[in-house]
Amino acid sequence: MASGKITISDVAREAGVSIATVSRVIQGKTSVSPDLAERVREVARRLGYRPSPLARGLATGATEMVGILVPQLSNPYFQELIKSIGLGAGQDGYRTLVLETDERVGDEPDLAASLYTHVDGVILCSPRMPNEELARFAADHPNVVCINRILPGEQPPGVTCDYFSPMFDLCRHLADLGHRRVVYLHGSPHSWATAERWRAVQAAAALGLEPFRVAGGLTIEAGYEAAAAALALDPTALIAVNDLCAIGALTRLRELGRRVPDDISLTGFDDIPFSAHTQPPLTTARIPRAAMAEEVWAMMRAVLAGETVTSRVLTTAEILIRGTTGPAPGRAAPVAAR
Amino acid sequence: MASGKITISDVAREAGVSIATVSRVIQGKTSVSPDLAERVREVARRLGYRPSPLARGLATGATEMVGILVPQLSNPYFQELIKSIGLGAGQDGYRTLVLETDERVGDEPDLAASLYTHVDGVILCSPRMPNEELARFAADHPNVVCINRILPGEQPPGVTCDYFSPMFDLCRHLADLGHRRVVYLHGSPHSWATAERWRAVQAAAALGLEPFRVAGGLTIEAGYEAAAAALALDPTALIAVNDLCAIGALTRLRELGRRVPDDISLTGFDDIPFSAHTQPPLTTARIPRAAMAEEVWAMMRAVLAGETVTSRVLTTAEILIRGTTGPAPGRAAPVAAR
DNA sequence: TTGTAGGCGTTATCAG
DNA sequence: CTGATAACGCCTACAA
Repeated sequence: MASGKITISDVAREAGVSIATVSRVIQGKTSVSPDLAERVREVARRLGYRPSPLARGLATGATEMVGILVPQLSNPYFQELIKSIGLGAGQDGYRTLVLETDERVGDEPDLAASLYTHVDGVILCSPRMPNEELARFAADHPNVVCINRILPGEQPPGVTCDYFSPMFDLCRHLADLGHRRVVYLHGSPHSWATAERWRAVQAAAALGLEPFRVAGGLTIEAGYEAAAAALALDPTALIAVNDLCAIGALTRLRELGRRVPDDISLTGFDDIPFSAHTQPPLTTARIPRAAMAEEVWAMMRAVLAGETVTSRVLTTAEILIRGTTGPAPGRAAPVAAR
Repeated sequence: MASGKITISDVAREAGVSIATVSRVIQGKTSVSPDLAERVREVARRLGYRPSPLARGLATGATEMVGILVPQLSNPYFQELIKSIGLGAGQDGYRTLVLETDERVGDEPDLAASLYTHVDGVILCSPRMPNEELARFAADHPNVVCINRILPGEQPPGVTCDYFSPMFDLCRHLADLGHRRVVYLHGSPHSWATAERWRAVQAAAALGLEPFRVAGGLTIEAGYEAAAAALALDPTALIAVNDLCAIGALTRLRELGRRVPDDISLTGFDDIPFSAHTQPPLTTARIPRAAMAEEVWAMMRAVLAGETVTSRVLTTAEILIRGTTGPAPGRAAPVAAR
């Protein structure tokens, strides 16, 4: 209970100056005579003075906290995002308040809004709400930035990643291996990033693929369920919306007696840490999570500073060919790399 | 920008009452005439009034936020803990502020202390600091509760789980399978929960086991590294400190050409979601995370209410025998269950 | 039951 | 460069 209690006036009294002066030296913005400043600093240190963020917030109108809203805390993808954003924010003296919607799309606006009682701005990670709603939210609330979502109007600025290309590359990889009939295990119907991937799979028809789609989800359980449904379509390869989904599918395939990749190939997306440890290791796409986190924080900082920013799309995702993809059954090993 | 800006006085003016009255109906503690209360509520709703937690905090001295400090955000074990605690806290109108030490034991006290500028209390998850330091911290700061750590003095109260029994059970399972020479892949040298597990492994000597120990860690990478070192001891089974470590070890064993469980058995601890999806699925121990989270929150709530609480130890962990454990090489399948 | 007014810890605006 | 002093939004005796 020691610290905490001492206030700016304690320091002022002890140092024999006014609280205004103490405030000035603490903030270091305006100038104070060197000797006085040093004396104040010494006293503050000795007393263990800690400015109250509450009082400061009340006075300045800023809390030095930003909120982060994610769909699923259990997804390693978001965990790393959160961690990296928190790192950047921390260096600027900001704290992050994390909330998850648990994929309850309807609650998203309310949860995000509720954050504003505590924070100066919020980072919406892969928001699921419809475009108009998102735009309206951004119009009604200050300092909104999002990740994995770009709107036509650029209204809430954000950083995202080119998901189309890596997914298309994954498809090309499968096509090269002789696959034709593939089924995509879809993610959330409200996710932009998920839709992008499906768009890429469809476009891969140009590569000779015959893409089908079944309802999936972004979790292990969803992948486990979807795999059986996908098999009914008699594909030679499964393209999962993300690694979690692929992991679930992998287990189901094994249970159903299908050997991966001999009988059927499988791809994931995200490259979460666990993906390198499945058996066989998962072929997937690596998303520049840390870079994206850095970008959003830089963006949020700019927004908080009142600057106008424009969205950014990273293009450094790359595919990782590991063990779950192989020649389509009936095809020999690929004769030559293209 | 709409909401946020309206204050209690806006509501008061609009409703034609004093701010004191508004404050009263908002809090619902003291009595206000029904009709007036209803009118105020209506106006507040219409205006979209949200009390400022900052102002409220300044006035009352409470922030309605609690901090949670964890060693590693990337460990699914802590993620679920955080999620569950947040759920309970949310129901009581509290928000949680999460910080991780990233296993930097030395930073722990400072990070925990820094939380106090924002929160009313702190939940220390598996704190690594020495006993005396922990006790001192609890003495110097209000409302400290911890999880996975019990002190002789019961100073900071906390909830933990009996880790000894399930680990001992795991050892018995191995002994029954004919294993004798086993090596324990150790976790953090500063973790109480980790030490408990090693204590159980040692005690299993009474079962005929010959336990060795190598330095490990609580991550996939650590397990990957430790596996090779453990093999030098020529064991027939590896006992990993947790699932993450086991997963890394499993990969390494495979790379080194050891078949699990035919050539060597392996056990984990925690039962994180991925563990059911390794190949073979991991034999491990299920820890009642959700129950522990509920308990700590109940405890924190009590502490915040000024009540005195006593630590609690849950005993509902149970072992999950899956595919990574089998008869010791050279032994036939177990003749009969004991 | 309701209103008045002082205070919570800081920042920021004005005078000196 | 420094010191009063009014906000900031809300809570809470104390009065009425």
